Amino acid sequence: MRETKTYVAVAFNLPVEKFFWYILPSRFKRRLIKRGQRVVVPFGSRQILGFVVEESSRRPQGELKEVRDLFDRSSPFSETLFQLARWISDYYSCSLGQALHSIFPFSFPYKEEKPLFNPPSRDSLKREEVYLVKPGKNKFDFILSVIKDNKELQKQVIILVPEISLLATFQEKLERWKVKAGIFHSRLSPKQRYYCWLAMKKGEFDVAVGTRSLVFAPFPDIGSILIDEEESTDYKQKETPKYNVCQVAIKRGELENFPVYLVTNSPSLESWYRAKKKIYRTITFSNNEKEISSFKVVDLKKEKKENRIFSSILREEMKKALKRKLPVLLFVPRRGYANFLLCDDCGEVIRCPNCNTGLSFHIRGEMVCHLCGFREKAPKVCPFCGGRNLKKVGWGTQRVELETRRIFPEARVERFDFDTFKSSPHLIPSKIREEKIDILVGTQLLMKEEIISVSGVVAIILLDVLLNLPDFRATEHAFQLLNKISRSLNKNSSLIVQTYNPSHYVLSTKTCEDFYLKELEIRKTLRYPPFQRWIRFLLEGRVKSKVKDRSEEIAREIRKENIDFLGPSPCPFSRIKGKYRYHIILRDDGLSDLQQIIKRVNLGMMKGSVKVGVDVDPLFIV
DNA sequence: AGCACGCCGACT
DNA sequence: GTCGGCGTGCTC
Repeated sequence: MRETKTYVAVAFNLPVEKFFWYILPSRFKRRLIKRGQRVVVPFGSRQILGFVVEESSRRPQGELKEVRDLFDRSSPFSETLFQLARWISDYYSCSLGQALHSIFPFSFPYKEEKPLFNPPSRDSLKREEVYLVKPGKNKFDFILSVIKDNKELQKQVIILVPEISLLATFQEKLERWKVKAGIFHSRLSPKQRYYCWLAMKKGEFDVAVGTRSLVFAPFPDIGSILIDEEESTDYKQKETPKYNVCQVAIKRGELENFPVYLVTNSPSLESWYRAKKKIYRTITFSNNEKEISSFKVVDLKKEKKENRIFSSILREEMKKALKRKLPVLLFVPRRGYANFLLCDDCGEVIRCPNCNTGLSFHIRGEMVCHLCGFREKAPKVCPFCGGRNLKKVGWGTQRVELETRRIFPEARVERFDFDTFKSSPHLIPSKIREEKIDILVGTQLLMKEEIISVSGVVAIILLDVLLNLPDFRATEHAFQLLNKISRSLNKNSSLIVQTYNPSHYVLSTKTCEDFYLKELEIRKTLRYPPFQRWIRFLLEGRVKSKVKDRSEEIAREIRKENIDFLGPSPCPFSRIKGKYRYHIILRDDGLSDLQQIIKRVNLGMMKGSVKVGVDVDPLFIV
């Protein structure tokens, strides 16, 4: 019998759409090659790993090289996880190889692992739904009930949290409930993560808790995915593929037929809107409709100038809390000592040579760029005019820390921000319990339920910074923060909000419903999400004119497609790390096939020295 | 993404 | 002359 040759298509973890075909030597043919399995192949001048995505007995065109070796003994991808990769690659516009790699990123050779039990066949008549769960104070009761229900059915539950520091509480609860649980996050070593992955594949756990990439857990029979604090922007992946975990979980639920629970008391406007339109079902616990008005607003316009960090009301409240031996939490929206250095003689600001934004002034006379991390010694005289009157403008955590120590010399003050890596946020509640801290000064990193709930006073030193960020979701995020703090507070504790704009609607709306309706109205008139879907092209390059030219070239290409878009325009941060940045934002009302358009536009545009990136449903437009 | 290849400036 | 800077384009 004549031997027929076999050919395989390989996809790489590279920003290259197409597959590459190789001859599969007959010595490998005895073993079945499954799609998703990795092979070692020659690629240009090197040898790399790639995922087998197709097989054929017909010879493809062109010169072909041979597969050098099989890396895995079997495919790590289930049928549905492979389909999920396909969907990610289509929806978020990345190569199939990149999508497969983000689902299975391990560099260990995989060999077949059989589950410890046979998963029952799926009940494919029933279509499962997405639920927006507003648990009030009953979050853990709800989660436990979901775990119990699934345990009875021999199904596994995935619990996702926005970031690592939130895992400790879950770990504690799961231990107390005596649940066989795996913990999965990026701080584990590659080996630890892979072992956890294998254990999940075998079905050794009933539950897994973890961050973003746990959404790809290889459990044999998933009963449901719970996403805690679904509104968190941490659920958006920053690297390609720039997926949103909630969307990926929902897609996976559709493919594997299980319900997804978005658990939060302050939903994202998008999710709230979908629940309102009955695309998601809503589960509300009875004590949830508490009003959000339980905070005191301080009008800084009416304060004496020297009281603009600590208003008289705040000082009083702090004294009261300290007397009751309850810790005070001061939220300062930016780190460093001062916001920037301004020359009083010529008006120039000291700027980052890579990013052109104002460098912030840190203690010990250091200038730091918060965009790229650039550091230099603060100048004694103005580098532009030689003037000696360099003024420190604005303030951050370090300045507030010093002021706090000055005004409350007896108190034990601690600062917590990106610069103080000494302690992690989950250690702070225990420090507070041991009565080691009186006043905590920190950034957003501190705004954790378990920290807020043990505080006597929480103060937002200047709300206006949050409201005026260059982001159309700024108000929504400020609302979610206020809502989260006031819900987490003990009933005898208080939230104080200092602002120059006390009549802002984020402060004056009385219920969540009112706020979301108001915000929705604004989004509608301005044609922002959720009324339109956005896709952003980000162009970066060292030569400004080239970036600009290319962005105009792409704009011309898009114009042919007859689709609405903004730009091209320089990004709000027009230069980062020495690279000029332009963007174009496609705005779609849901009728056109944007993904196809991106492909057509991208095809002709991949050439050249300007990097073009695509972000589908972007969260940050900076 | 790498890596090679190619075309310009400043050095022994 | 030639070493090496990075801009450009290809990888079955």
